[in-house]
Amino acid sequence: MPKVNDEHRAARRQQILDAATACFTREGFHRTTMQDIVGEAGLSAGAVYGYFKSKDDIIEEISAERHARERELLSRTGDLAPAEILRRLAREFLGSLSERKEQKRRRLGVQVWAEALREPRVMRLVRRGVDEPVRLLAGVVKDAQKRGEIPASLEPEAVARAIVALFHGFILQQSWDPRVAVGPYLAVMETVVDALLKPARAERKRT
Amino acid sequence: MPKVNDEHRAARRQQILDAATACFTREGFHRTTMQDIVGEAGLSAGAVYGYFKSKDDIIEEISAERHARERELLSRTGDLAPAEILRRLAREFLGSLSERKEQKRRRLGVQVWAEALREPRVMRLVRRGVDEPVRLLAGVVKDAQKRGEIPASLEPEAVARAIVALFHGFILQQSWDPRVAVGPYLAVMETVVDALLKPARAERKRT
Amino acid sequence: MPKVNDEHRAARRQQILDAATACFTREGFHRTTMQDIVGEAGLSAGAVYGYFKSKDDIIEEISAERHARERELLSRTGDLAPAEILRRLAREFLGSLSERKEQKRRRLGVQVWAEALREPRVMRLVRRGVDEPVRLLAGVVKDAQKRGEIPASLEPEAVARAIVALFHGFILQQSWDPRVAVGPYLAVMETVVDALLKPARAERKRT
Amino acid sequence: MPKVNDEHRAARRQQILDAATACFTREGFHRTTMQDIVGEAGLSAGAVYGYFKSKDDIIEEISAERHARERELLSRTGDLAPAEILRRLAREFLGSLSERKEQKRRRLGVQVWAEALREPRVMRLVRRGVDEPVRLLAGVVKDAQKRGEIPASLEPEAVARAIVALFHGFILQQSWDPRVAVGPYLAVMETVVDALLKPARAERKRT
DNA sequence: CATGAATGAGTGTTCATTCAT
DNA sequence: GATGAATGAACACTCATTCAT
Repeated sequence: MPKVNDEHRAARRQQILDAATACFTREGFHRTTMQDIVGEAGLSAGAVYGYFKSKDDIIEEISAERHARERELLSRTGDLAPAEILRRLAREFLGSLSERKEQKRRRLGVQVWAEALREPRVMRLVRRGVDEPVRLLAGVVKDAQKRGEIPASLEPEAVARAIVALFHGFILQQSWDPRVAVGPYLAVMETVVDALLKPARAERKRT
Repeated sequence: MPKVNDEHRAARRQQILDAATACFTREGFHRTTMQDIVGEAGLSAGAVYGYFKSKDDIIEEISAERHARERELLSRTGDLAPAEILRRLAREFLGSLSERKEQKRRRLGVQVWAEALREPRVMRLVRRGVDEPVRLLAGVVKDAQKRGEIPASLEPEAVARAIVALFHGFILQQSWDPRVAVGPYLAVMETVVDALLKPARAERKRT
Repeated sequence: MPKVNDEHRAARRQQILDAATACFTREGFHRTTMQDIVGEAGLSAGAVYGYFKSKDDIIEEISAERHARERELLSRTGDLAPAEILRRLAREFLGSLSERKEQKRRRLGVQVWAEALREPRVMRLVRRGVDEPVRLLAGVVKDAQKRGEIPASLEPEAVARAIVALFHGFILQQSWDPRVAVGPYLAVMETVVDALLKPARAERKRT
Repeated sequence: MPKVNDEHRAARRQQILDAATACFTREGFHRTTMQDIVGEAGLSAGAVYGYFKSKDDIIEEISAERHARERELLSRTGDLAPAEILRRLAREFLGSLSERKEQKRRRLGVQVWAEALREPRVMRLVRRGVDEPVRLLAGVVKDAQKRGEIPASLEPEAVARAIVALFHGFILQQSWDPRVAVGPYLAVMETVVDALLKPARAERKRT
């Protein structure tokens, strides 16, 4: 069945990626064999290799997929107030975690985090996925410091990393136990953010 | 009446675990072969199998070792003031991260986190390693709430999870880029903890 | 009534054979894939299979091509004097070996020689390519013997085989090291041929 | 069955090489699978890889074995008279060709000749196997020229290559048709060598 | 007729594990 | 107990060939 248009090619690609995602979620990257993916996709081994040149290639692509979505979320923050930005990110990133499907996706994400430690190409993706939010948030913090809303003594980047850590750390805990509730955690995050702002205000008043 | 006493057995066991740790740190669980471990330990394949019945067994044991140390740190918090407990934990857990050797250990820890998702026995260990600190910290938070130092509206467990997330999240970031500085991050953590306490105090004063 | 006439078919066939020759010369029969040939020819896989029913078929055809040219050279020897025939063959067969392109062709020929050992159809071709010259040369030798130019004690076929060996052997050496000079070797061949004749003459004189 | 001495290791190695030789002789290098060799040797796949690190490694080893024997023959020529050296080489190299076993060996040799064109490590072996005899024979020729036994106009190396070609060329023909008789060919070779010497003598006489 | 995506048996190789010595 | 050679089921990947379009 030759002479296939780009649409069809893209659909097949996605079909393979979906199959791989299902397998990887179920068994992990290294316990999943190409035959598993081939079977799950309902294709032949050769067909899969027509679209991806190796298993690592598929892992990389899926890692990239994972991070593409996150970067897209970040780009939508525009120039909102700091507190608003964080609240929004929290809701976007963690809100969906009550859904079963998103939970599975996140478990895959945790595997990507470990995979990064040994596959440089995945590492590059993960770093970009951390560095960009950190830079964005550090900018927000710097602005807030100028306006005296955050203690000037704190390094903006470190604050940004703490916020990212609150996200990643929760995703980890949720991957180990999906029953962990999202709502209360979101409330704590918002309080922390508010708290980070208020002490500065308090200091200002004293001065 | 075994020719080799228990002491000797324990030493051999540790020798194998150390070799495995070195290999896993260098190459990851799945890229490390039993031959690698056997070679690193300077033993024979048969000898290793005399102490561990499978590779997964070694992985499990190493995961357990990782968490044993953390649990031990926790047990030493006694009945210090909440802020003091956190400051202490932060220093213990993150302080050593500036050392190259501990950084390697932590990278191994990240792999354990991913491994937990597919090996139930590892999952059990990781969960215990999270649940115990969470319970401990939730207790601390509850006490602080009674004394009005933390807003009563927050769920103690969620606060505890946020604190644990700050630890885990930083370890992740450090594993992806060892240049990330520990000091400034510690400063932010302390401020966050203080901030979590102060607003409550502020609320109290207003009342 | 085929839309494409025989001329077109023949051209396509040759296009594929040329592409295959290029690939085989570069990579050898077994390292060359059908995709390589398909790509080199600028056609589709299906198209190639419209002209040849298998890869082995192409190999056979190319082997045949190789030998067809040699047989054609032989047929042009007419009824020249023995020494003249050999001088001519030597020049025709070896003269072109100083050209890069012919060197490549010969390397392919060496592969055909090995391929013959396992593919009966190729064997048949190679044998014909040897037997015909041997028969021709043996005839020449027999005539020379009748005229007393070559010792009657030698088997004509064996002499013919020695002459063919001088050709084949040089082609081998040249395929392993293209820097081996053709000129001096040709000189030796002519001397050998003359020498083969002279002793007989000498014997004759003595008689 | 561990703790095996070098003798046993060498025997196993040879067992594998013999099995491989049998397979390669029967089917050629590329049509022979590792499973074929494994089966023929009566071992497991893993065992074979304990002695050779790849199929190419086995091919190389066998090619080396082939040439080791030839070099050994050469080294035994001592300082005999030129004609005697050649007669001896001819008998050693071609004499055994009437035996079925040696014929098989030679067929394998022809495959090595083709393999050299694409495997540089095999090429190196084959070149050494040609260059050494050529150098040896060229020396013999040069000496003969000094004594006026061979025309000084001929390049010694080219004469040497012609003699080697007479060997190789016959081996080729014999590999394609084992019925080709060795005896008559040997007679021709000796005559050629004598003839190469006589004309010089004749020239000398004339002078 | 031509296309080229798809097939799937087969390839060389690895590696956790066993067990005769 | 310790050894390490041997096992053999798996593994990722290839490629000659087919056939729906």
